[in-house]
Amino acid sequence: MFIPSDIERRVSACLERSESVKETNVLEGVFNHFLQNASVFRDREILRHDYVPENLPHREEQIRFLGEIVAPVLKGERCSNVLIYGKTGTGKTAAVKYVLSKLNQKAQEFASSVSFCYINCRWAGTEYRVLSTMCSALGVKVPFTGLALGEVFDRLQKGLDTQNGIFIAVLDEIDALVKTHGDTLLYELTRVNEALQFGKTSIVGISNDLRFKDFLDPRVLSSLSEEETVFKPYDAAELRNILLDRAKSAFRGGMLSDSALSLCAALAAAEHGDARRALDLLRVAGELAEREGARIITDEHIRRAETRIEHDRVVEALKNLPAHSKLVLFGVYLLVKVNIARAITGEIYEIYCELCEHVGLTPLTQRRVSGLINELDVIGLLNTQVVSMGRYGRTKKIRLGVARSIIRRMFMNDERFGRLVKYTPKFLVGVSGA
DNA sequence: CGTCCACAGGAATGACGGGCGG
DNA sequence: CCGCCCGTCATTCCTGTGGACG
Repeated sequence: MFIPSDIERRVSACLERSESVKETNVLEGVFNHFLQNASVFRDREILRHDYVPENLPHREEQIRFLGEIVAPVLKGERCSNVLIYGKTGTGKTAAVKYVLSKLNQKAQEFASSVSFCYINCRWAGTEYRVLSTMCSALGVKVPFTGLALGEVFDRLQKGLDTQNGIFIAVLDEIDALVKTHGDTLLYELTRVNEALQFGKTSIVGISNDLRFKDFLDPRVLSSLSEEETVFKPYDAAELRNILLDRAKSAFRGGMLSDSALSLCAALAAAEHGDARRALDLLRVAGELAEREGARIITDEHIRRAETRIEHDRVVEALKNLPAHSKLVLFGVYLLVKVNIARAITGEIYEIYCELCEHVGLTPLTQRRVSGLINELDVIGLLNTQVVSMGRYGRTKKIRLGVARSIIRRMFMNDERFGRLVKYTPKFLVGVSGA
């Protein structure tokens, strides 16, 4: 049965009505088309990567390990701090969330006092926001900003003592926090138990970077990683199982071709076994198929999903870029367009200054632009590599990290810098090869 | 074999807006 | 309203450096 009968009735009634109105509204057509086509999805949510499934294939061992670590909580004892390593999309977050939700259920049965707090440090961004998130999980009120860090920490401590139970804080992408703000916060957190009379705190750290340890003070490291475990990337076969598992409940029966499933797994396996990416591919492919009313998801849908995801990523990144970063990026685009193999910091800076003048912005210093280039490298819009040209100095070779056509299209649509597409900087006149 | 280019990238510092507590 | 402390962005000054050239 595709659609429950009462919905079916309403759909046909709706269609009849719209025929009589003769499609006065464009959207009417879109919506009707959507309703008429049997949906590809049974439950789209299942393919979102923040969805925690009932069953995590190929992670039984890690789940058991984590379970053993947190079990003491049920008897009111503090559990060891854990450090979890693994690249993106290896199931770290899902496994932790899974284990903690089960623990929570058990704790309710036994009426043990446990509370949890999940924080993604990269989203939080600053030590302050990490602390304030922990506070609000305890029901302690803290303003968005304005307080001294120490004050927030004191409030957290008081909150922990009043709560008088066990508090487990999950710090996801903990490496991002340490890289930008150092390990002082972690140091304080690992020592907070000494200052507490009643409450007890445990920390679960999740890191995407395997070399995370190098950034930590040995004292912090030893107390933070009382236990540790590594999540290995999935291989293609494992990814296939995971996808199959989710696809069964996410799609309607027979919607997914076998080869499309394998292709999806293979593509994600090539990209360091990232399950998150595999799920995205599958979801977007499903959406593409649905939109065109296809009866089955094919290899071609997966391929198109791949380019679609890439495109969206760039568009999203570019949209939120500050003006100066846009100009730097556009400078690189211009250099690459004129087929200059060696896009170098100095050249980019010159073009950038020219572009600034052209649009009436005061240029930033080269030091700052150098920083912007690094930021663009991190987002993946640029690829950079430090090279030495001997007698002619040491610099950075810079290439575009994405297809030129995408950059060009984005800039043409940019209301502020759109006209730059037609502009040729003086710097390039005469230098041009092809 | 030393020099010296053209930067990389760290550290210190400041300007600025937001948001507190008093 | 003030003084204080944040986070963010930017500048200034600085030391470090791989390797072709002389």
